[in-house]
Amino acid sequence: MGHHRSDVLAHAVALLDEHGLAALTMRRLGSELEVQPSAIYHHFASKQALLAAVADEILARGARPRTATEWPDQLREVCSELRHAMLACTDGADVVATVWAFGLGAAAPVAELEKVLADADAPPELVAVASRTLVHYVFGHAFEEQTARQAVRLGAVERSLESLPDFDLGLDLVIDGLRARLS
Amino acid sequence: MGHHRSDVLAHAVALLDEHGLAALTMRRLGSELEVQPSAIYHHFASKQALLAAVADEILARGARPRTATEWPDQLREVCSELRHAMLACTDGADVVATVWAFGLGAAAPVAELEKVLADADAPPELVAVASRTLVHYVFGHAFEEQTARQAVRLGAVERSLESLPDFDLGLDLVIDGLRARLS
DNA sequence: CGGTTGACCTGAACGGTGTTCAGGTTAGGC
DNA sequence: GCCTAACCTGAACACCGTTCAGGTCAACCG
Repeated sequence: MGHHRSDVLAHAVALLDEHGLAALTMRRLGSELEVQPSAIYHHFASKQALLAAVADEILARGARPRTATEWPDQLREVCSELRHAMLACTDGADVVATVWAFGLGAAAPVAELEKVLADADAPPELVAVASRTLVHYVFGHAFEEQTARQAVRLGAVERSLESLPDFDLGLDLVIDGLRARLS
Repeated sequence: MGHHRSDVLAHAVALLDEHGLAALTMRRLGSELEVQPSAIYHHFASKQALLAAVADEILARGARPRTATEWPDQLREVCSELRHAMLACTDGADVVATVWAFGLGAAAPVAELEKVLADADAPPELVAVASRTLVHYVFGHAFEEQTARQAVRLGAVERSLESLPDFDLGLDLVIDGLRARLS
C-alpha cells in the first residue's frame, strides 16, 4: 500500500536533482508522492533529518572503487570521489556541506581521509587538521563551482566560468604542504 | 523623521549578533525599528541584499592595520583578520561565506589575497587557485568552529570542542605548499 | 473467524516566512 | 505655497515546517 522510507528518500533526491534545493519542500515532496506533507513525518523526524539522509544518499551514489596505494594518491581519490558525487546532483555541494557542518551526516569521507593519514603515520593532531583542511577545500571549491554555474545559467551574473580555479592544482597545494611534514 | 539605510543596517547587525541568523527576520527587524516590515524594502531591494550589506559590515568592523612585509606573513594577516571578523559576530561565518559564494559581496579579502600573491610574483593561475584555497579553508574552519560552538551551547551534541583543529597549523599547511611553488 | 497491533496516511490547523502594492505622510528646496 | 522625493502604512499573497487527533487497512495471532 503505502510508501517506504526508501521511496520517500528516492523521490527527495530526484526532486533535488531536477529542481534544486529550493524546490525540495515537504509540500512538494508530498504532492510528488501523492500524499499529504504530514505523511512524510512518519518516515523522517524533520526536514533536517531528511536532508541528512539525502546527503548520505548522494555520497553513496558517487562511490567508486579504490585503487591507489600511496597516501597522496589515496587522498586524491577520496577528494575526487567526494567532489564528483556532490557535483553530480543539483545543489549537492550545498546539501552535503551543510549536513556535515551540522554534524548530522556525511561523515564518511572525512573518516576515510583520517584513516589514510593515520596509516601514513601522521601524528594525531596533523590527522585532524589535514583531513579537515582537505574537506574544507573540496566543499568550498565544489560549492563555488556549483553556485557560479547556476548563477550563470540563470543569467544573474556575468562572472565567467573561465576564472574558476583548477581543482587538482589547489589539492596538490595542500598535499605538498602535507608531504613536507610527513618525511 | 525616518530611518536611514545605515540605521537599518546597524540594527540588522545588532540583531544578528544578539540573537543569531534565524532571528534576523524582516518582521523582527521591522519591529526592532518600530516600523512595518515592508518599510525595509525602501532601503534594501531584498533580504539577500540586506545580508550582503551585513556581510560587508562585519568585515569592515574587523579591519586591522597591516604590518607584515613578507608574503607568507601577509597572507596570514589577511586570513587571520577575516577569521576573527567572522567569529566576532554570531553566525558571522555563515553569513559572510554564503554572501561570498553567491557573488553578492564580501569580495575584499580574496582580492587582497590575490594582490599579495601577485606582488610575490606568483603566476596568474596560481594566484587564482591559491587565494581561493586559502579563503575556502578560512570559511570552512570558521563555519565549523562557530557551528560546533553553537551546537554545544544548545546542548544538541556532545561533540567536544577539544577536537577542533588548530587554525594556524592548517593555514601553514597551505602556505608551505605554496612556498614550494614560489621559489 | 474475530481481534488487535502497527504502519501509513488524512485534513486541518498553527504560527511563522519573504515580498508586493496602492496609498498616505512629511520634510526640504524652488 | 507648491512639489518632489524620501519614508512609511496596512493589508494581502503565496508560501513554509510542523503538530495532532483521528482514520484506514494489511498482517499476524489465538
